[in-house]
This record gives sequence, structure tokens and C-alpha cells, in this order.
Amino acid sequence: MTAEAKYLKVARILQKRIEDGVYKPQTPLPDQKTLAEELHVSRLTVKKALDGLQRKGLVYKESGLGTFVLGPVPIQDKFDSPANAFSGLANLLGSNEVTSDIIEFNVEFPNEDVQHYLKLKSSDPVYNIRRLRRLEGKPLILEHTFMPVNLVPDLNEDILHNSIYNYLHHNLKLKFGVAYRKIKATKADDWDQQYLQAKKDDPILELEQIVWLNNGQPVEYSTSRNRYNERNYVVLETNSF
Amino acid sequence: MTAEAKYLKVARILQKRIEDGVYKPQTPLPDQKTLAEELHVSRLTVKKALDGLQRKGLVYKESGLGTFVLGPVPIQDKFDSPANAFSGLANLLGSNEVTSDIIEFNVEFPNEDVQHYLKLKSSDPVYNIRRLRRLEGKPLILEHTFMPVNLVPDLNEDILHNSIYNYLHHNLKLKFGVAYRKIKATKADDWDQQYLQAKKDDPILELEQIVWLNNGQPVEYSTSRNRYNERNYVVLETNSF
DNA sequence: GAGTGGTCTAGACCACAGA
DNA sequence: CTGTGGTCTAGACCACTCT
Repeated sequence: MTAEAKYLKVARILQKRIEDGVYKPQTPLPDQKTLAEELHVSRLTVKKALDGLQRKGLVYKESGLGTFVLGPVPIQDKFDSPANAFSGLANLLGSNEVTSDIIEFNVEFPNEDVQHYLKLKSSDPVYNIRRLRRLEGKPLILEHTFMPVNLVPDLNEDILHNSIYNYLHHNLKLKFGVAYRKIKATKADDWDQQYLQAKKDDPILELEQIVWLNNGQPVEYSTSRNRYNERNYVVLETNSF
Repeated sequence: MTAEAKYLKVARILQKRIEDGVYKPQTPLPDQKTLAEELHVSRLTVKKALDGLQRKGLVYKESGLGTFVLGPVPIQDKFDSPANAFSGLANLLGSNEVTSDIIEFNVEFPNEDVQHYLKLKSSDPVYNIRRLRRLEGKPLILEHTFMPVNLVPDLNEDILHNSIYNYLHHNLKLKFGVAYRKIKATKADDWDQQYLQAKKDDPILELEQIVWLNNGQPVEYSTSRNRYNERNYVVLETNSF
């Protein structure tokens, strides 16, 4: 691992100042030149850090005026889950609170859909995993995941009880590249009724996704279902290239 | 308006080459130095263009190896609507196919929620707009929108029958900055049953959002509801700062 | 070692907003 | 006119991957 890039350090410093209220909502940050001098980096490095904070929705910039703190979002609440985050549920909600029941864990040959989604031949085995993710013991999400065995060796029940994400990230050192996620509403099926304790025909919020590694290989096809009104997905969009 | 930035031109050129199949999925683009020489720009300008294409999900980069075309997404289909796009429905689906019935169009004082969402005083009037958006005549989305009157003068039924987005963008020259969007599943209410012809307790996919201008002012609070299985929201996430 | 992308710099010029 | 952010350059060095 390399030492952290300067623009990431600068971004962290500025983010902390925003969170600590050093820079307050709707007020301008010091200008880029001043920040560059204070932090002993070039102006471009400061700009790169601010661009990142803008994409995160922490600041907005007006050319000719300055860079301003955006402030809190009124409709944000604790049930919101970012729909664009490469972090496992355990990392999102705290690993102490999240547990997982393993409902199914098999190795099998992929059906045609899964072959297509994961760019596999019919002879390339995949894991077929169903887990019920619980938050503080309460059923939260019913996950159905397919992953190619050749990319993810030695997956076992111990890992499934904890975080697949951390195993991929920390043990196998895989890096995610892109994820395409589709969010839809459907009716509760038998699985939802059994494991999420949804009532028949209750609305279900489903997230279907394909995740690619940073080398272009698809590593996961999965669906995550949760009961309506229990958990929402959230997207932050910023108007920048 | 200024002449288009070089990195945007470069990005458009490269995007066109990808779409035209000059660069094919899973194959590397020419390296940054070569592209810079060919297009008579600096390497940093090429890199900035490629960064943008990476965030759009067209390419991925592997340090030490090259930049590669990602290729098509298997689960993508025509019902997908990007959950992160500052473009009106008419621009997304084609203005010929999209029509709008005006169900309600009033000016009123905002209730406490709307005051909070749009950062208004109780004496600042807002538009309260309900529209049924149709695609080729078929009911598609039930929209409920609040906008501050002071930011959006002279809104009228003519505009509402077409595109509010285009009025803000082209006539008023407003620029969007950030949008916070929350996607949830709920049950059909009376409005949904009446206008979307949903059945009682059918699942509904709802998008609730606040949109800010690039000067930090909130310009819209709205909910968009559609029947389940008719339209899904899609998010593309890329692993880059 | 060769070739790739990633970062960083100093300096320059431009566009834009406000006084 | 001043001060802000936006763009662009040439050149340098580094980290990473593959041979």
C-alpha cells in the first residue's frame, strides 16, 4: 500500500472541518489559493479534493463566488441506505448489530440467466447463496447471491455468517469497479412471507445488481429484498462531470 | 456561453468511438500519452476525460495495464430510468410520447414540512402541482411537486403540459446543483387507484426528492409514484473518488 | 526493464460575479 | 477592477503489472 494521496488527505481535513462546524452551512470556505498555502499543496490538489467533496454532496461551488457548505438534508433519516456504496451491510450498520442466517449455500452450474449476467460458461460453477440479514436480531433483508467460484475461492459458512464484502476486500484483495443496480417494487413471494414475515401481496422493495471488479470481470449477481417502509434506498446526484 | 472545454470534447470523441465500436468491449483504449498526442491536448486533459467516462460507467481503468471499454450491462432494459439524471421525463423518453394531465395547480402558503424541505418562511408562496404523466397516452407516473414561487416566476398551465424542467433550464437559465432522492415501496393510495389505475394495496414505487440549484437554494420537493413492474430506477456506481 | 495510469507542481490564462 | 473558481500545459516522479 502506498501512502495516501495528498488530495485525499486534504479532502479528509476539509470534510472534518465541515463536520466540526469550522465551516458552516451556506457559508464559503476559504478560497483555493489560501487553502493551498495553508496546507502546503498546490491549488490543483485543493481543487481535486473539493471536486470530490462536491460529488459527495458536502459542498457546492459557484464560479466567481466561492465554495460553500451545503448543510443537512431535511428528508434524510436513519432508514436511508445509500444505493451507491461499495460497502457491506455490516460496515454500513455496524458489524455488532448485523447477523446473518444461512438459508442456502450451494455450489452449482449456473442457469442461462446467471451465465449471461456473470459472463460464464455453463461449466463454470457458481455459489448460490441465500441469507437472511438481521439487524439486532430482527429480519431486515433477504439476499440471494450468485458468485463465480473461480473468482472467490474458499468461501465458507463462517464467512457467510459475517461479511462477504470484507472477505473479498481484505482477504482476497479484490477491488470493485462498477455496479449496476436496479430498484423495483414487487409483491411479497413465499420466501418473503417465510423469512421477512411479510404478509401475502405486501409491497417489497428489491435491489437487483451486478457488480464488476476493477478488471472488468463480473463478480456478483444478487437481489436484496426488504419489507416496505422498513428501509429505503437513497441516491445523491451532483451536477458535475 | 464559453467554448466547450477541451476535456469535454475529448470525452465526447472517445465516447463516440466506444459507441461506434472503434474501441470494443474488454479491449484497451490507446494509452493516455498516445491519445494526448493524437488529439493535441495534454495528457492530464485526456485523463480528465477518461475519469468522466469512468464515472459514467463506459470504461474502467487498471493502473499499470490500461483503460478498457466496459461493454453492455445484461440486466439493463427499457423500463430502467436513471435515478441520477437532471433531465426531465420528456427529455428521457422523448417529448412526443410524454403528455401531462394537470390534476391540481395552485399557489398556496407552504405547510411546515414543505417550509422545512424548501427552506421557506410560512409567508413564502409555493406552487402545489399534481400531474399525471402519460407515456403514449398510458398513465405512467403520478407527480406531486412543490416549488417556491419566487424562484420560478410565471409558471403556467402551458408549461405544465410540457416540461417544467425545460422551462427552468432553458427559459429561466437555472442550473441544478444537487438532488437527494429516496426510493421506497408503499401501498397504493386513493390517488394511485384513481389515476394510475392501481388496485387497492398494490405495491407502488415512489421517488421522493429535494433538488437544489447550484447556488444552494432548494427549488423542488416532489414525489413521483408509479405502479410496480412498470418502471424501475437504476443507479450506476463507480469506484472512483 | 518497459509501459501503463496516478499524482503533483508552478505557472498561465480564462470566465464569471460583485463592487 | 478584484477576487473567485475552471481549464490547460509541460514536465516530473511514483506505483503497478507484465515480461
